[in-house]
Amino acid sequence: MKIGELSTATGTPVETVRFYERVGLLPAPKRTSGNFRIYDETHAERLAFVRHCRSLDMTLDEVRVLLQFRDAPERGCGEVNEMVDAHIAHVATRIQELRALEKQLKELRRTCGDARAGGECGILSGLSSAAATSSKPSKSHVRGMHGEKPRMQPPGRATG
Amino acid sequence: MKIGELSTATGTPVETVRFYERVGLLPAPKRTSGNFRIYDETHAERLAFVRHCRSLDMTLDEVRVLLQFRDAPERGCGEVNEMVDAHIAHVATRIQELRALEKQLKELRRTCGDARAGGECGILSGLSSAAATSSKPSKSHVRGMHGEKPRMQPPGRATG
DNA sequence: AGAAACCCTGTAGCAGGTATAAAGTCAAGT
DNA sequence: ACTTGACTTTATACCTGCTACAGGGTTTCT
Repeated sequence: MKIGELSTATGTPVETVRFYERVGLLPAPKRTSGNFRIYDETHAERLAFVRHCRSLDMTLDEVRVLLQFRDAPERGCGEVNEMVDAHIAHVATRIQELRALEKQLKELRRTCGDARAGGECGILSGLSSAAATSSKPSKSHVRGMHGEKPRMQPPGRATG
Repeated sequence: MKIGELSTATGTPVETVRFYERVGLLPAPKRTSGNFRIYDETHAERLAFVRHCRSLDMTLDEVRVLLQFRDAPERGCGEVNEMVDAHIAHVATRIQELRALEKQLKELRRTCGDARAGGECGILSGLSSAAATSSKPSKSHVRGMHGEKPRMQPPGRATG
């Protein structure tokens, strides 16, 4: 299949497929005489694996490691377990951080129940004070909320 | 004070201070005859405000809006309230997403209790299967877990 | 044959910094 | 006076994980 078919088959934008090839997550496939990439089922499976890992918020580096284990089945999967455990810990940490954050924000919000003059706004003055119980960012790594811009996809994308 | 002092006073890396100036979060300060930036207390307060907002996972755009209200106290703070509410909703959404993610990861992890041959590893095969109940990324925007690389800070940083 | 839909490479951009190089400034020590 | 070393300056490139576009080539449909 061509890249567009792989794209619709896996729900992955075409540009992303090429990107994964560039960064070594997908092998460079054969080309037609017209220089079009041609994929088969093994590519589709590998891509689905990658996308699944990504949907679980793993980094591309983590995915690379998992792919290595997938490619070398003779190695035990103890390290796979460790990686997944570590990732679970990352996620749990981030949840805790966000919960603390939520609490802080709600407290902040409580300091300004009504719209008064900005000069007396409890929120603005609250944000000016230092300290803030701000635990350092930590080296957690779950994807952000910001930056997921809506993607403009032209209508005639399906190839069938 | 010079930039290094502002840096230690606010716990902000020097490069980040310059970065904030470049993107318009901090005003360009006066310079000494030797072209060094010179800051005063108002700069330090503004920077603390920005850092506080960032520690609450607000985007720079959100911070910019808040700074505008801070700079124009005659405007009511109703819009400030709205922004903070929206941000709280963002955070809550992200927490829900991460909780679902955590659950999925734990289920995945359960499929491989012991280290066996990778070829039979339940995790690897689990990751190969499609579907995955993967809810779309959504346009949430809380900072990621990945990408907080340890910063190599030379020892003699403290100035005062 | 011509138009539409697809594909190619290459490059630039997003957030929010971080890391460097190469140079300039300044205070302290000798 | 001179040197050392810590500090500062600008400019530029890099990071993640894509996304968007320009400017072409190929294939397919009519």
